Amino acid sequence: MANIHDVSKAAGVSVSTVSRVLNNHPYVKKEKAEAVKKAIIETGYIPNINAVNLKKGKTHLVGIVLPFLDVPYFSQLVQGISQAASVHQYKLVLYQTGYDEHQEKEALEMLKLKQIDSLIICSRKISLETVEHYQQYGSIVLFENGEDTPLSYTFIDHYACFMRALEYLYEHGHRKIGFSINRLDGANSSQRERAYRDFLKLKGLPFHKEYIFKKCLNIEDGERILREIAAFQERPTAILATSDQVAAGIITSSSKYALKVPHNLAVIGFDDQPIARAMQITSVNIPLYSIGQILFEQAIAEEISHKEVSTELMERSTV
Amino acid sequence: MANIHDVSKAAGVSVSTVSRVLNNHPYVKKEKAEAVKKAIIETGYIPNINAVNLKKGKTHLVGIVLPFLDVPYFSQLVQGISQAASVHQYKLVLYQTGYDEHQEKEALEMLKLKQIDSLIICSRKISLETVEHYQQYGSIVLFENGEDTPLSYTFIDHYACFMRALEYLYEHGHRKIGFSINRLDGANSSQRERAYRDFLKLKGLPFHKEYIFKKCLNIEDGERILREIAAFQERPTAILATSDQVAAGIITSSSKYALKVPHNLAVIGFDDQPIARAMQITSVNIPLYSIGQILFEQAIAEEISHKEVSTELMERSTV
DNA sequence: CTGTTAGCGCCTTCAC
DNA sequence: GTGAAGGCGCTAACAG
Repeated sequence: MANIHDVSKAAGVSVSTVSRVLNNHPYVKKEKAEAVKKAIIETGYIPNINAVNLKKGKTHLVGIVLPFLDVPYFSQLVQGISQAASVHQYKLVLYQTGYDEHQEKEALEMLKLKQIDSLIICSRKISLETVEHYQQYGSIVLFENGEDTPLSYTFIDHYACFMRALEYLYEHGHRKIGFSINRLDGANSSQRERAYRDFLKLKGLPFHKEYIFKKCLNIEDGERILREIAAFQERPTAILATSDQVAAGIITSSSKYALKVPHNLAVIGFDDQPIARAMQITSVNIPLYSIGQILFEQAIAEEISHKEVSTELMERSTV
Repeated sequence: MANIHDVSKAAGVSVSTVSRVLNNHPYVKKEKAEAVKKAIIETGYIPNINAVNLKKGKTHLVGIVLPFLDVPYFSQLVQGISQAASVHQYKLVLYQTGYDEHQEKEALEMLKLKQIDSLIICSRKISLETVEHYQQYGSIVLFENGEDTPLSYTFIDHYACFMRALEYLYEHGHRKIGFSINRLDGANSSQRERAYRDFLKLKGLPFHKEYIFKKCLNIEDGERILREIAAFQERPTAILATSDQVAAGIITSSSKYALKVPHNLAVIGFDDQPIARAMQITSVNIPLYSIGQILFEQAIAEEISHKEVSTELMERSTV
């Protein structure tokens, strides 16, 4: 492996000049800069990241905190993050917490110990105060509406897009609407629930506690929903699902209960995953891949920033 | 951040002694070693990985080559790898190739350029010869039966476990058995196909070309299978699915075609994912999480090794 | 057994 | 504009 010395020799300049062109410093004569660039190519020089990191006191590592990886929602997010990371020559450290606060804290500690430069928290259980405490050690970015937290974050307006979907169902004549969420706590879920209650009040519709289906994440949860519904005296005519997977579970098992989608039961999914397109599920598009990229950019940015990402209702054939 | 000097001062020894106890070298007097350990704790010393890496010429980074991350099969594998990596203080670099040979080659190049220490190839399209060529630059491990390749690999005997599943169906009276695969090429698929043909020959059963369903990976592919089957004059009575997702798709849409599982159609999934347990799908257990851990261990090991991992047929209620 | 010391490859003042 | 030189934190001869 050629090093910066080899390049300087090949270009007939000093190592500092090479270093300058490498780091785009001004004040380098054009000819010399050209010579250096040529020498870099000739020698096949690749900077030794370890040396650069040691010198600069950075690791070029960003941590990702998420509960699990084996659900499309998170793995798509990681795809986006990972793509952006490779562009910027950063590497990733995955922290799969399973929503264990202890494990979440461990990731935060890595920041303190300078094992990673920044941390992207895709979903958390640990308190915001605890997270904020660690900001002094490195940049932390959240995938949620952090409101007035001093951390960087990117978020989608779950309240608004849930409301939008509810309105859409209302326009299509639905008055008995149910919805599913995953975690009972969690910022997103509470926003959805708030939107739901506000919506009912707005339309003067009655509240049915049993129309809220909790702990829904996967296909099988969708089936569970339908099983429960089947036993209801008064069934909802539409369901806003936690994710496209849950929606798919509802739809595929609907025929088992002699329900036709959308005729007897309308379904709206979330995330607009490939499965939604394949199954023609009406879904709220959440650009997770792009969000992942944004989160990464925020993670390595100097300044803190807040970004809202917009969603879109994809009308297909399940409403 | 305290460094090795601070520790040596605090312990009243030289830096090399500190380095020695850090690296578990022999020949350090017990008292001094104790003093060093105490000093390490007192000073809150954490080794600077960049410095260690620079010195040792290693990156402590391992690359992972896989086509996509958003399918449970691969993300579970990554979970295992990631878990083992964190134990050994290694970090990951994800290369999502989408089976693009160019991208696969790029990951290999990273090895050559010393950007990563080792590479784990979970699934590939690029030729084995090309991969082998890069072995000189770092350790490469495969998740497939590499037969007599000089690379390390871990594999499961797809031929045998496919045969086992076919036998199981046969024992349950099935004579018209179909199966699905994902890629047409790919080592695993061809092994499965070979097992299938051998099985038919063994039992003196006729070969139906249309009983092989290709490009199946997800739920929706399972539905597609059933749609196709519905149009057959002579339907298979059992399906060996590519994955539990495909199996789930078959099962959930079966009622649409007035088919009862397992009465009219038996289904066996692969991987034994959570969804298989949830839906009581008979499935071939493949311990992906453990396999991920093994792959990682092989990746950082000095010697090359070959490991076979056994599978298990989980009898549930879809046969 | 233990301390001294020379780099690993790079960046960055500091002089010129 | 440019080069020389010090040092980031650590390891591993080498010399005792």
